Amino acid sequence: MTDNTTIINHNNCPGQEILNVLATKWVPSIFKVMHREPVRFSELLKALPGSNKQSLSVALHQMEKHGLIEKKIIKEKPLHIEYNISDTGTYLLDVFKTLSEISTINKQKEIAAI
Amino acid sequence: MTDNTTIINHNNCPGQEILNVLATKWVPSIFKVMHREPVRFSELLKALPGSNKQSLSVALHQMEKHGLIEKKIIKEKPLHIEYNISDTGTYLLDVFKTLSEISTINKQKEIAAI
DNA sequence: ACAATAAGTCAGAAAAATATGACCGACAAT
DNA sequence: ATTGTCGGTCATATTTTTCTGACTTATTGT
Repeated sequence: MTDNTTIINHNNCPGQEILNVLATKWVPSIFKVMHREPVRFSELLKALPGSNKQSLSVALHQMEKHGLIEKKIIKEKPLHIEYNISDTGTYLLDVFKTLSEISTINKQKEIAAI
Repeated sequence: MTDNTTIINHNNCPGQEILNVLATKWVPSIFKVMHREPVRFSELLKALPGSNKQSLSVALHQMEKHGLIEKKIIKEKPLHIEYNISDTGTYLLDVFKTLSEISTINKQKEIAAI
């Protein structure tokens, strides 16, 4: 038997890593909340019902680690922390938009096929 | 207290659905194997060590459902099934490539920061 | 007729992701 | 001094995803 298949290991593919972050449960929602203006941790928690501290904390760390958001300590009156979207993050929002379009086109095809 | 946070529910966002497919464990690898030429189920299984029938089967169905790949029954001598990437799928490979670039740039920044 | 391969399905087990609730340190207001 | 808020962490529980191994149907080779 001729084996023309190649064994491939994509475990340390850099794109995969970022994809895993993007597909983490609350990440797309966090992005969308932050889209227009920076948010604080407690605001996110309120804005995303069903979420929890733990998951948001992990998600924010991952997003920061991958350069999708930036964490800023605001040294004003009440001294607080603000998260805001980075340029990379803004670009990724465009990717989301494209994915939505693809998905929508596909659904129209399904309907047309009936 | 003035509540300036809006409660947002992104549950039925169409982009999210396709994102979930993309981030399913073996999907990116399947894409890459199929990138150049169509593959058969048993070839995928061999090409992706650590994978299993069940997961690949589910992944292929999801990918087909979302129009990322196409399934073809080849009525030649040994009569078999072939999966190949669709135009949408090819486009998504480009998205992966971009994600990889973003990730790589980010890692370089990390190194530079040391 | 018999065994082998391809392309799966199914139920249950194991592993990974997510959620819950208690707790903590810093700061502010009463 | 006590209470409350903010921005978390930690250990544990629950839920979801993924894997394993047995089984199936159709086709092909001997």
